[in-house]
Amino acid sequence: MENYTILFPPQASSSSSSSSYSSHLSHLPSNMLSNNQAFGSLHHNNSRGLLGLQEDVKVSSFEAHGAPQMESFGGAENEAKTGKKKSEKKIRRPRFAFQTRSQVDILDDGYRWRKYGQKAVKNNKFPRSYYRCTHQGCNVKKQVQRLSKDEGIVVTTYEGMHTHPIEKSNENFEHILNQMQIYSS
DNA sequence: CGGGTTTGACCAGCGC
DNA sequence: GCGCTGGTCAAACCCG
Repeated sequence: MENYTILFPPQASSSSSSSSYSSHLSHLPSNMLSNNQAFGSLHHNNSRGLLGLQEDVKVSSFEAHGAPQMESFGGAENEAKTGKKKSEKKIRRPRFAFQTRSQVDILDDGYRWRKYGQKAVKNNKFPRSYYRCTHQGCNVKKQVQRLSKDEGIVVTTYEGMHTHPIEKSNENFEHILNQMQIYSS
């Protein structure tokens, strides 16, 4: 089911083609920041670098527009209910997956999340945690999973788009962005 | 007491 | 159809 397209391979810093990635990294997050309600997946204390970004659809929107316009992803979001679909077709919501190198799983992205589930996943000794945004009417979900092959890497998958402003200062976010650029260059 | 977490049960989709 | 797997629910529990 996990059919993400990797935009930023984890080995960007060691890759010979890292410069091509850094250009993406430099424009992508700033747009996310300026949107302010796009989404985030970064935390403040222990992150040492953002390793990758994955997405299962609409990869070209990043490449072509630079600014990830969330509207282009949000079309089907609020219709896919909480998993219980009655007669609806399977509406696959676009999702983004970040890879971050982190000691902790919980990334402080400025939004408030409530954990609603945890599952053991195949081929991974670490469980996957499921979170939902606690803001009323906001249906954004995220999954947090640590890689078993490299337990220093945490994959955070976002699903949906926040319908409200960020609830906390995003200065942490900026910290991470700086780290990202350092990491990628 | 209110809000968040834990955890087993349940359900749906998919491959065989 | 059956079993596996991912995703969600919800009751119990925890904590400030």
